[in-house]
Amino acid sequence: MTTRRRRDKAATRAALLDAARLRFSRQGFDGVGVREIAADAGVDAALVFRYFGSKRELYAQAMRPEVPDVPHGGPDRPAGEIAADLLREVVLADRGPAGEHPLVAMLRSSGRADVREQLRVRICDEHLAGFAERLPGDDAALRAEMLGALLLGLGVMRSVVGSPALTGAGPARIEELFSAMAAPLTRDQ
Amino acid sequence: MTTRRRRDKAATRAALLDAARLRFSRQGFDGVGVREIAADAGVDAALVFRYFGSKRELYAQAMRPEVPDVPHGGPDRPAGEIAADLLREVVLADRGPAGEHPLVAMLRSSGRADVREQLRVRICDEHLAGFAERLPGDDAALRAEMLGALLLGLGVMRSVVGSPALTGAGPARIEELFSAMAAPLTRDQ
DNA sequence: GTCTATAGCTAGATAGAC
DNA sequence: GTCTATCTAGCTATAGAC
Repeated sequence: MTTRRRRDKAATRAALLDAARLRFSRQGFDGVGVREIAADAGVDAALVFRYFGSKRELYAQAMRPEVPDVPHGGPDRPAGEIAADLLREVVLADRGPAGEHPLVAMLRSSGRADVREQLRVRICDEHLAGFAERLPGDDAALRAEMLGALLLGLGVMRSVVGSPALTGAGPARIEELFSAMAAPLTRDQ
Repeated sequence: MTTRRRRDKAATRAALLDAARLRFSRQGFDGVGVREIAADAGVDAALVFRYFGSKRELYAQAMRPEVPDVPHGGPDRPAGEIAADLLREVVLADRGPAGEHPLVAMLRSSGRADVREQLRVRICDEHLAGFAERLPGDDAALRAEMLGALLLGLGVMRSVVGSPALTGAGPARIEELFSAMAAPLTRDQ
């Protein structure tokens, strides 16, 4: 009863961001109110506006990864290995209570133009650009985006659609099939 | 000035359904109000509740396809051809003003449990089940769902993310790469 | 640093006039 | 068959007390 834990700006901010990430991921931008998020964080809704200015800005900060998502390793790393890394990160990784990669969750809010823009930048420019550089041939960008489509689709099928076989299958078998599908993309065309 | 076109229950219902399909697809369930939809249809918002009872029911009816989506052809049709048909239907087809397949659009409303359920039924049971029957091997369902993931991902990348290479590429090249990726799924494992 | 109170607006839904 | 008017409840956001 001595340490009140309130009156701590950093902790409150962090609690709001955590609660926002979870709620926004599950229900989409329009599906949640700031009151709900603040209640989850154990504080008042007015603090959302004090710390973030608007619900929109809270969304932006909550869904932005604090650390660059996945490094691609050295310049001579095989494309197939990078693809397998992306699979583990986007699809197979245990995501805690949210249960899905932020990029998959953001699809729920893709009615908003700014969210679509964020999706494009993060998927194409951050995740796939480095991958495309390692691909031979002249339509490397297209093949990189087709790999991105497979990754995104797998994430959606598992955590949004809840498709039974893909949800129940072991990671090893999924990795095996994924590698076979990705192989035609990494060869020179 | 004689045919007033109003006072026509069927036409009003249809106009509401069309407007709803477009708005819900673009903005998601929570991103639109019934007033907007009614205004698009040129009628009053009260008619939404008269004809459909609730916004939720309007969504359900607007996004439900009136005709079964895609037949798979005879029982001896090769799996590869069916896959190519699905690609054309889900990804490459011109969708008019909506611009994307309803199943892709429904991802924007997947914060709602009933929408997720609809997605699972239509993707897994209606689209993929018939495809899985034609695949050899014992994890046919898993491989069918991985094909579904690729299709859904391609639809998302093109019409939600707006990835540049996939959006600009010609259908022929996309079909070619898609077939190569799908091939490992249709062979016996 | 946090909360109460509330402004200002828009939402879904209903009743009843025409 | 359609619209006007309205109810109730929710929303984001702000002002100011503590």
